[in-house]
Amino acid sequence: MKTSATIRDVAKAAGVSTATVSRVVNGQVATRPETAERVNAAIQALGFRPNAMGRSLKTARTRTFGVMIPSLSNPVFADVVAGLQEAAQAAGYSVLMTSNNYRPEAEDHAVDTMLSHQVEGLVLTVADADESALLDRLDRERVPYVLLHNHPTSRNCSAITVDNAAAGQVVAREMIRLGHRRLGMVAGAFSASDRSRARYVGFARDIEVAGLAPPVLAEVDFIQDRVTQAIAELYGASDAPTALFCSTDLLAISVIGALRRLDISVPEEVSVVGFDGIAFGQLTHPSLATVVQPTRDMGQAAIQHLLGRLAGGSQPRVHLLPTVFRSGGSLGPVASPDRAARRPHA
Amino acid sequence: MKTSATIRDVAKAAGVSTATVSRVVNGQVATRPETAERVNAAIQALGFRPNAMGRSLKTARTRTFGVMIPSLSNPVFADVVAGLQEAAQAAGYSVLMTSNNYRPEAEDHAVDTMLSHQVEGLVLTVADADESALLDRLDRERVPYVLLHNHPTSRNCSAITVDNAAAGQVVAREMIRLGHRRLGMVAGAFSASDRSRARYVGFARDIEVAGLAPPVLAEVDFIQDRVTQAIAELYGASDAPTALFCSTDLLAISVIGALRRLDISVPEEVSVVGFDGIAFGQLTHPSLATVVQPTRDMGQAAIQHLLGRLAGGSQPRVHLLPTVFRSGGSLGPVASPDRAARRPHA
DNA sequence: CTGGCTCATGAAAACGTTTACAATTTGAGT
DNA sequence: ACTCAAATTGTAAACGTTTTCATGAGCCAG
Repeated sequence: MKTSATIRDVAKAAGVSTATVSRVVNGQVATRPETAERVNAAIQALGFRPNAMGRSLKTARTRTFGVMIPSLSNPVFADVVAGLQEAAQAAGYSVLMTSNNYRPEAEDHAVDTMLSHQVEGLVLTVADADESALLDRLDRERVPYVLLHNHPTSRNCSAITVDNAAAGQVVAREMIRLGHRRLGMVAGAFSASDRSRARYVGFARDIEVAGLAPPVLAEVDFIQDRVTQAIAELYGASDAPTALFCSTDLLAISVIGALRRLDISVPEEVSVVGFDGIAFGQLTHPSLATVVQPTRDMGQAAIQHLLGRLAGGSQPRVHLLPTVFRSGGSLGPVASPDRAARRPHA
Repeated sequence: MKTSATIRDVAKAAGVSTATVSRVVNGQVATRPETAERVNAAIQALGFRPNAMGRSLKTARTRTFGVMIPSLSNPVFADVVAGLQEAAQAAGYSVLMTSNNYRPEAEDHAVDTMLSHQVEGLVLTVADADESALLDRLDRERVPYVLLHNHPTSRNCSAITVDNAAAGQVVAREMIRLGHRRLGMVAGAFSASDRSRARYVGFARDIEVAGLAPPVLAEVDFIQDRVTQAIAELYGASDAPTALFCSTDLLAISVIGALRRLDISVPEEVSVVGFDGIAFGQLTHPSLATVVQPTRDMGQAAIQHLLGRLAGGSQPRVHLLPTVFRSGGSLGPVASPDRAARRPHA
């Protein structure tokens, strides 16, 4: 990349000072129309494009946000980033992106990199919002950030998320309403997600309220083999659940696959409900019953809130966006009381 | 964000010059262990983090790549970005992300923004690689860039893609092998994608070679209603195709939905084949026959190639990565010769 | 001792902007 | 023509780094 024209080159070409060029470029201070025209001509001729580094150094503004999410391969994050990205762009901001493949230990480095790039704010989805040393540090350094999908309880910070526990309750109620009595939850490693925990808590609460046995909890590594293995174990035992709540849609789809492989039919023998509301859930067969999050809106809301914080107006705040339970073919009425448990070992 | 410690603060605290701090931080030039220790202590104490703006301004290196894709909501792009992102991070680079929702007219602005941020290279998926004034400009300015998913013919630049035309031929052959004689292609607006065109060309070529009637081409706006409408029109006519090649998996899934809505069964009456190999294609019912691209690898390859270019070693080059045809439930043998065309209007 | 090394450090000049301040021009009012 | 304010422009100092060059200290061979 041959070194490009600087403001000085433009100034020389237009026969003015760099200050004047700057004023024309930024259009804040009045310049004589005639001068402006000369300057603009020079800019065109030289293909001048202001160097954001020089500018940022002086103004201490980069018009850049940093975004960190666990993974782009999960549509729920891809969509939220699409929303973020769009809102940021509309506000004249660029987006510096990182994902960490669900490795909490990679969070620090990624954030530090973005901070050294002087992002004006961060949008983060972290493993555990309450226990995060990273967030402690950001609080201490007064870095403006908004959590996305996390729901901090012990920390006074901004977050855009949904009421995971309430949604978990809704799922429990739907299952119970359909006659299920033995419920279970399948979740990715709890250590890697406070969201999963919240969903479990709500789910378990309503099950308890209904006077049923507490839900079986299967914690799985999210790799297809492991999922199949975990499900096989679960359904090797008697009294296996007739309805499974999965902590994400991706996991739910994977669980349905595992059940099919074990020759357990969904929803006749076992019902499955997911969480997220990814578009593909409606395209599978059976279609996936799930809790729909307003994903794209959440991304936009995060940026809006961050902009508000930067402008100095708004205070840290947790925004809970509404979820909708979407029924689907994967959730049906319970069959005979012990149908699913009857199979010896699959 | 309270203004953070600068190299000068560290220098003062450690009782050395800024030059020494810089040397300790960058570790290129030797410093006395004792001094280094003092400096590091000061860095710790002050929480000093080098300002990338200042650094970039001096070194003319930002260790940042710009990435522009049409949309993150399509898993094929989300995955390719995940690959990019990972490779970039591994090489110590950050990623500035933009998507343009398939609006070619937004390409220029997005790229200009990234360039003003002094990205060291670009990874781009553009609407039309051959006719792009944007790319002409980048060539003129000698900006290092790599195209992704595009296959330039008239331009000597780097690209990571697959042989779209060859893959189109394979699809045609598979369909013909299964007895299909009337083939059709459904594509997103050709004007927005040279990839679709290449796929069509290969598809049509092998159909011609086989002595069959050239494929019907349905160009659709990718909105579910429009797709349904287009498919309805197509199958309103007699002699409608018994097999449809869709330019992307997302479109294929949408087409299958439309066919179902029109009460045309897949694959009994009409077969459908997609392109991309997104993971969800295997989870739908019927599963989607498709051409699988090595998406993640393509992202990594793009970064590797860019790094090679920057290091000065490699020349512009088009890398064609291999595709694999994946059969699936959506593609079956043709039924009776005129079964699909028989329906009056659905 | 002296000369000539190497090694560690410091001083200061960049990099490309913006902006406070000063200087100049302009034009209106007398 | 003269004054004065307003409008426009220029000068130069920052912003936080890296890096060239110079300096000085220590060391070894002669």
